[in-house]
Amino acid sequence: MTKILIVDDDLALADVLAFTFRRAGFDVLLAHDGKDALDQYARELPELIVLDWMLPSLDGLQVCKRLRSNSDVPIIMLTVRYNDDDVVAALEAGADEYITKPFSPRQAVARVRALLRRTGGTPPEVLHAGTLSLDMERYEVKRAGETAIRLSRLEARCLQALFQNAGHVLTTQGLIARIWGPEGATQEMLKQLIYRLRNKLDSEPGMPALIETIPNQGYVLNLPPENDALH
Amino acid sequence: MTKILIVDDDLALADVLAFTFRRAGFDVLLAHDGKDALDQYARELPELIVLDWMLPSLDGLQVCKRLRSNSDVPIIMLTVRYNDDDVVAALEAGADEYITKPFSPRQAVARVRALLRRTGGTPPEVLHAGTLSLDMERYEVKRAGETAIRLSRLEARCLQALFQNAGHVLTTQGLIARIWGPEGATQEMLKQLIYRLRNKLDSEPGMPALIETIPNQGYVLNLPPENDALH
DNA sequence: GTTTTTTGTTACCGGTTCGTAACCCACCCG
DNA sequence: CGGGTGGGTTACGAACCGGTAACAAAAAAC
Repeated sequence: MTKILIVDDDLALADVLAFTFRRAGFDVLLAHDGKDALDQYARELPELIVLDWMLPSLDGLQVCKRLRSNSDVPIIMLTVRYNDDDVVAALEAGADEYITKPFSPRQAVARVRALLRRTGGTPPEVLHAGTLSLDMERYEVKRAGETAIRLSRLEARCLQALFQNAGHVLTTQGLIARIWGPEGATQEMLKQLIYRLRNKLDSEPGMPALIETIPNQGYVLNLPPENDALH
Repeated sequence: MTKILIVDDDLALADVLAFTFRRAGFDVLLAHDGKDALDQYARELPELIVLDWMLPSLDGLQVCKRLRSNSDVPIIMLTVRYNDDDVVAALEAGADEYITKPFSPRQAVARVRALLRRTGGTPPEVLHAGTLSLDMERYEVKRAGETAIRLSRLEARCLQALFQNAGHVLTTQGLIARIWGPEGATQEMLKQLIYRLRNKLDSEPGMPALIETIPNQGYVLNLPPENDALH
């Protein structure tokens, strides 16, 4: 089920949108101000965001920029204005679509579907790398044949980032951005997370570490040997 | 049996309609004002609504809009007026049909049948998942061979949502939306509901739990092992 | 009406998550 | 040698989460 985040301080409108989208088969998250929006984005990593322009505390444009600074999640801006400058501003801030109020919820759903189609839709829920598989729906990793290991949300996200770049080095900063989102985090936090992950994934000693450290650079996911005939 | 909701403050007319529709094989609910109508809709989720325009407290048009904000239940508006503006207003509010009084009850039944046919009719009343079957008409679950277990309305709806996504994780938010509808509910309420459901469904210990918790995420209905091929 | 079931509320408890900080060690420079 | 640095390890605690239970309010059944 595709997870989307709706950000609007108009509670009535947010409600209408939420129920329309739920009926259309989406898993809907709601936020009513900019801070909450960034928060929930970092927490839940929705696949698309519907963002009202006018928001208390941090307006839609700011939120959009903040999100764009480290994510390419599709964003649809919502607004009553329709002068060219605003459209330009929204698109420059990184919005992908722009809907002016008033609009029918059905139209909104259609636009969201179109945008999702355009941006390639949902990433697969289960990732594979060598003999490992990572289920992002259940937060579980599994070595072929063995029992699944439960992960916490941050652990799962960290491993997801590593899986998606298996064999390539991810910088500390890059990893942090992908795990913690806009708010960021300290190196210490990442250090801990990696440590905890390694504990859970620990295979027999002697094996080359699954998550390898590249000093002063970052981390790599080493593919477990599959067909290791060479060398 | 198809469940429909008739909303009319004219008690005599409501009675006649109820009688006619019951004789035609429908399961009839009655409401006499707008608030009551929304209430009963949320509680009983009828498959179609016959809605009088003139109502105390909240008129038919308002009710229609409110319903449309989070449901696509077929709606037939009932009214004495027949000027074009009213028809347009009704259809824009989301009504599917429009009957002007006076009309014969037989005609009403015919229109209802036609609308139901057009909108695709009723979802299946009995769901299956593995060796379990869920009867949404009787509010009962049954493990193959064993005796049926009675469920309350909320329990049934919860299990229905899980059945329809068997094997996939449902977010707490998503589940709440599907069980309690527009008004929502607290996490605590869901926690309790799951607890009560599990008590009723408890099989022998040792079995993997039927309703599995994915911490920080939601719940999954685990299919009893049938064909466990992975891919 | 009364009784029973259902549903919402609150509290408690044990476990997990995750941030923080301290400590260790190996390595790199001079 | 000694100090600096990066990264692994250990420990602690606050916040959170989910299961359990008991109770109250509301609804349904009788």
